[in-house]
Amino acid sequence: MGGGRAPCCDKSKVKKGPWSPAEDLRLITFIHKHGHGNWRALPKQAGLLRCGKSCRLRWINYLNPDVKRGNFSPEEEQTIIKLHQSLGNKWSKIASHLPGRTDNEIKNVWNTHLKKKILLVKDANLYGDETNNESSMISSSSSSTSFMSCDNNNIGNGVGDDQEARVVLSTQCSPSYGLKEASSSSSSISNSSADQVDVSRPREEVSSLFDEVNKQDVCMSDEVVGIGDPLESDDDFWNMLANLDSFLSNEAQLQEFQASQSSNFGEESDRENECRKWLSYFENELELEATGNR
DNA sequence: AATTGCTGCAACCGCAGGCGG
DNA sequence: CCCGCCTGCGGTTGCAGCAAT
Repeated sequence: MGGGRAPCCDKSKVKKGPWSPAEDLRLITFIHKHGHGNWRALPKQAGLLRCGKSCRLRWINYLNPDVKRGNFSPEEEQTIIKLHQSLGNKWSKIASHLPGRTDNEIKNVWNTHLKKKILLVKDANLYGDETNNESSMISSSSSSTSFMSCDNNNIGNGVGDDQEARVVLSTQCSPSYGLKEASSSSSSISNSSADQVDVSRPREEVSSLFDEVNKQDVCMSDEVVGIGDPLESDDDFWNMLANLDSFLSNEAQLQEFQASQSSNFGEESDRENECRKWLSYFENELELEATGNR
């Protein structure tokens, strides 16, 4: 497909970089209510100053309730390694075999952990230093998952560039690495997989919403929202967001707000209360079940 | 305590493929 | 068959957090 193709969006009119909690909320709410039939048109309809691709990526990788968060289990690692041997860097194909995992996530895990470990195994085997090999592997990485090569002949014969070795993951050890606690820009309202999900996440993330909004990181376009806003029935919700923004943009009020957060009751309990309020609000708004059911 | 280097995650970019007109 | 639009994919980069010095 040759050049001259129109860009997917006007780069000068879209926001880039980390997503703010308010943006996440808009996207979540919009998709819950209207679905995502047309990613290209979605940002405008939802009142987001984002590229459609960016919205899609954000939804698929982080906001989608089906996305499993948290550490990769040894079984998942093993699956990735096996599939990578046969499929190469076909991350989406690999992801299709790992429910709840996204191609981006798998790609990151491969590039940051598994690839290095496999290389270590390969190097160690090439030099025949089996003894040091194992101990160095265990101590050389943030992961405690150990690798043991069982078939050197396969080294380097894989599909992709990173097809190094056939390895077996020890399932006795637990992975110590995992997805970093969600950054301030990462919000996930619901948790569909309790097993590997840090249950404390929602609280922290909703509280992070306050932090982020405090920073005035919200870049909604009222003009855009006003144009054929499909969410007219959600005026209250958007008004709430707008009020929150304006409230927190007032410096004096902001200080007051922050002061109240660290009042006599303690920062934690206060935050918790705020978070609960927000959670129940969002659950209502998104027509989810009561807290803790998702 | 300050600085530097490393690690890992989130997000962007460009291209490829599918599909409809 | 050609063209243009849209989505999806894979590579790459930016940056925050952490560890080491």
